[in-house]
Amino acid sequence: MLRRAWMPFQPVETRLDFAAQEQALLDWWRARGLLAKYLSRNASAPTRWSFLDGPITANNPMGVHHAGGRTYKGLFCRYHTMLGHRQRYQNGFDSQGLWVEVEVEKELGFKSKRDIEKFGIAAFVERCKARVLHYAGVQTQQSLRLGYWMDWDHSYYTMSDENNYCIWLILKRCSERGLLYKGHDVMRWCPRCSTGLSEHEIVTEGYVEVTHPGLTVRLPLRDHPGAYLLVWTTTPWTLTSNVAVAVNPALTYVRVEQGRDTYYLVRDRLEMLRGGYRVREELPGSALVGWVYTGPFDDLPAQRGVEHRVVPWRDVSAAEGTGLVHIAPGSGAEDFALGRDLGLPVLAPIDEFGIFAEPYGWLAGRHVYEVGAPIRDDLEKRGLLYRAEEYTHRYPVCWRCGSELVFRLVDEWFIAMDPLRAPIMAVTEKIRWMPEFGLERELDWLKNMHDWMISKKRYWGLALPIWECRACRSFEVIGSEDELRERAVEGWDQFAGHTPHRPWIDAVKIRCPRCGGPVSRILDVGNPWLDAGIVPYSTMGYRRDRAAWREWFPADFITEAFPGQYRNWFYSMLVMSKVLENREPFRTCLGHAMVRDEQGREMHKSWGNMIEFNEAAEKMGSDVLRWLYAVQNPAMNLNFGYGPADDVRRRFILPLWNIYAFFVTYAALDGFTPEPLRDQQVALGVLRGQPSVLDRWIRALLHRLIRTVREGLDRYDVPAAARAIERFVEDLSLWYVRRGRRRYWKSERDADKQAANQTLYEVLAALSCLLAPFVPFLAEAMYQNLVRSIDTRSPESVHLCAVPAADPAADDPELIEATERTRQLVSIGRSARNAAKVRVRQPLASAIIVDRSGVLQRDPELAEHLRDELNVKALRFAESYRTLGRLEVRPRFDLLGPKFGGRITEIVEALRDRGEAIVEGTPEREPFRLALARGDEIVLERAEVEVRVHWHPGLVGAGETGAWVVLDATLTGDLVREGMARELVHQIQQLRKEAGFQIADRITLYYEGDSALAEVLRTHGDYVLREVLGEEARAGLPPAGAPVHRKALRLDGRELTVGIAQTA
RNA sequence: GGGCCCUUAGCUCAGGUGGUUAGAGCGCACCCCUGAUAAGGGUGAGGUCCGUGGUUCGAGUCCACGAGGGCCCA
Repeated sequence: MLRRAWMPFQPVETRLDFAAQEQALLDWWRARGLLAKYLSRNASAPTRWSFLDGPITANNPMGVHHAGGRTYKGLFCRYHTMLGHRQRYQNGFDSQGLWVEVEVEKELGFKSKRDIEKFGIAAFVERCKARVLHYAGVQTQQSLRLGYWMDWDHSYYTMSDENNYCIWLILKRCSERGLLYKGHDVMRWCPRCSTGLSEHEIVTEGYVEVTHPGLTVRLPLRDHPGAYLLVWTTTPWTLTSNVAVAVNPALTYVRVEQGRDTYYLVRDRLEMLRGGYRVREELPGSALVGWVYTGPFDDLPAQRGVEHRVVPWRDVSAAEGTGLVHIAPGSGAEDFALGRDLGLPVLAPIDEFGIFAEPYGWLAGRHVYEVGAPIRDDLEKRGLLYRAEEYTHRYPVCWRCGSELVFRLVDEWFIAMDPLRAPIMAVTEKIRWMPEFGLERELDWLKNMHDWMISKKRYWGLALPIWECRACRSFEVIGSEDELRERAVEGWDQFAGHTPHRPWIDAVKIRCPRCGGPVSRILDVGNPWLDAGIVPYSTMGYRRDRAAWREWFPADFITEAFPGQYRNWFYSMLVMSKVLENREPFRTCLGHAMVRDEQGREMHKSWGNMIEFNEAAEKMGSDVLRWLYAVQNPAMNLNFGYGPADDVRRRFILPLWNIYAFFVTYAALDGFTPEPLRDQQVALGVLRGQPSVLDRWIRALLHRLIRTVREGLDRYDVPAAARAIERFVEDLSLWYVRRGRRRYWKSERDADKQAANQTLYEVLAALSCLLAPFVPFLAEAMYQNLVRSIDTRSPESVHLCAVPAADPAADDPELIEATERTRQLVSIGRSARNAAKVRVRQPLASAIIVDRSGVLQRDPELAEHLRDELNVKALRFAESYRTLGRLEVRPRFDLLGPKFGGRITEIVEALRDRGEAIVEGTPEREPFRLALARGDEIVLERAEVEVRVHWHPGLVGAGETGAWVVLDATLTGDLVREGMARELVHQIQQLRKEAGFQIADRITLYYEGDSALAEVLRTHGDYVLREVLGEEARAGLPPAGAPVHRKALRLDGRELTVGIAQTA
């Protein structure tokens, strides 16, 4: 066992189950009530930072894509907490709308709206509420598992009374300004959900490849027997409500003959014809306008009295079809607009379920999805079908249930956009959008946005506060619960005590101010983006206390996945904030892209590549998951999976943990007790005594890191901060710890060891604070063991600490550069060893270093690190390049370009020819003259050229930085023996490990081998024993039965056997 | 049809404000190290920076056109 008598730190497991540690920390946080302490930490702070959470749909367990967004949210909240800013910490649940209804319908096995009516709206709505509350609970637990600290007891729900009444308020404002109206329009309709879909909901992901019949139909012209118009359609069912055919007056059409028949179509689409034909005439589209034809379904009662004419329409193109467009104003949006302009009749063939109405004869009672083939057959039977083929195209489907959408004529409620468009755009420009193209996306959406349809003929949602009088057709918007109570003339008692939802609210009637009759609420519910859009008002107390609301509005920051939200949440907040306050609801919007699978494919449950959040958290751990998101450029899709997670663990988490474990192991052996931190601030303190070059270096790097991380997070750039931390950990591992290892395990307890321990201690302590917002579990584990264990006055949790402050005085650019140069020389030297095929464990006599920077001559400590890394007995420094290579002098284009412009090409030539001689003959730092080809002469500063070395063949070096290492690869007997001694040490260490000895255990060494081995032990025995903590070396093997671990080794081709035994 | 974005090594991605020798990780080859190492490290191979023109002394970077992909809108 380790000696633990005066050990302040708990031992650290290097093979740790991180997920299990996270679970333990969750319990520990809960037991100590740390979340509450965190939430109240800055309760009375003067500075506020207002984060506004976009509500998560509480309809299912959260996925790994939610975890990504929540990593960002939690990270910035934690960071601002550590900065001392007062916050609301409010999470939001999106709870109303069709998405919940659809899931509850599935639970109950419902097929259509009729089932809901039968079940009872009240019971159905209660089921919806219950589902939301259930999944809000699930998501809360999952969020905690992620390490997301919010005020979970005070999450907002969009179904709350306050949220709903707040929307009443804004709708009233809209109505007062004449922005709210009832529209009669043709729109996308889902026959299964029996509801229209607003533009927001026709998302691109909602388009799928569908194959439809592509029918070309011939329509007989009344006044030209045997002549037909050719029209093409992929929605045969709409032919039933055809009232016109549109042509582009500006396009050229043709009359063609096929046998005894004559056809008209646009000239550019002759390929639509089947079989041979003759073009008889070309005529402009305008010539066709006004022609009368027989409609495809004139026999249906609905078509009675409709006169079918050719009409002009500029939007007809020759890119597709026949250039003659079938117009059915009741079944298409553009058709409807055209029909309105031209005064065409509107036929509405289907009801809310997609069923054909009575006047459609043999089609009546049939579903729109099922009439394609019958209509085709009917047309064929009647000789109207010209040709038919399969046509595959992207077609919109209902984003909730997947049903194909159709166009349907409906009454819906709208907010007019035209008066708002320009002012909303002005508000949008005041916001800082990240990535920057977000601004353009939002403006583009606003530019193209039609009037916003806010009604839905459904059950679970905002009760639109519109009371419409059937008698006089006027309507009124109620702006609050109080107003409703005052205006109510019946039904208030049935409503009182219920939430403002259907069906209870529907009981309340008011008196019509115009005709005095009783008025009921329209039965529609609201678009769910109204619910989310109002939260900058509803959650900050806009209605109750305007002063308190101003404390938090506008929000400083929001962050959400950007695909979709420009037209959804961001958009709806902009609309509402424009109407209510005419200002921006948030100052900075960080959009992030989507989560894909490891291969970059979309994640789909049905593809089997979906990763559940719970599974990810337990398999990779929340910290790893969070770091995956932290280093990712948010504008790019993240390829998520266990492979990338493993990368993160190996590249970052494990090295960091190993450094931490290393420190604790040796600090424990030494009984090292760090000096307490000053002002309970975790950052690197004053260097004491004679700090080594390593300590000064890592201190400078740490303070640079602190600055980089803070600057990154201040401008909401997470990857900049996270990548800097990764680089720092790499530097810490690969240079500071690697070079400093002996300082920790040497047996002397000198000042250097104290400095090494104290420095590494403070670096790790500071790192734990810096890491806290990113990887809250890892950071806490380190902090508790390193800081809290020895200083009870320090904050109880790393998450209650302050962000470390960078000390500009700690920076040391020269040292950082010198160390960088040294490490380059190490790398060059290794390259040289590689080339010479001599392993690093074999000492060599010397290395020649050429280093123009001279840092190593100035700093013997760094030189010693280099010597040791290269494992040579001595370093020699060469001044001249000449014996080793050839110089090339190149202009610094960045400096000389602006100065000499086009003449720079002459300078390049002159330097190529004479540069080497001139530079060799001119003292460093002095300017020199350069004669150019045309006879004139210029003066160049030494800094204006760059000198590179091209090494003579066979020498190993690198010219890039003017640095070079040449090895003396001659091996003497002494060197070989020393190499063997090192090899022996290495193998004995292996043996110690295999035997399971503790690091501090002392041993007796037995050996048996040839004379060369004996010679090695004679000359280097002390060294070997010292390295392996041996008390003595005994020739010969120990008696049988003794507790000795033994092993046969090969050393430079020689065989030997060694044994080790623990000494008492 | 319009708008925006992207295209850099086999793969995934970095590469303010133009600077002549474009980087990392993974993968690959060779090698090394190892009492922080179920790990890690080094060296190396691998690139017409999507293409074509242009601006410039100089273009991965700026401009135009084109190709391919993505997103948004019609």
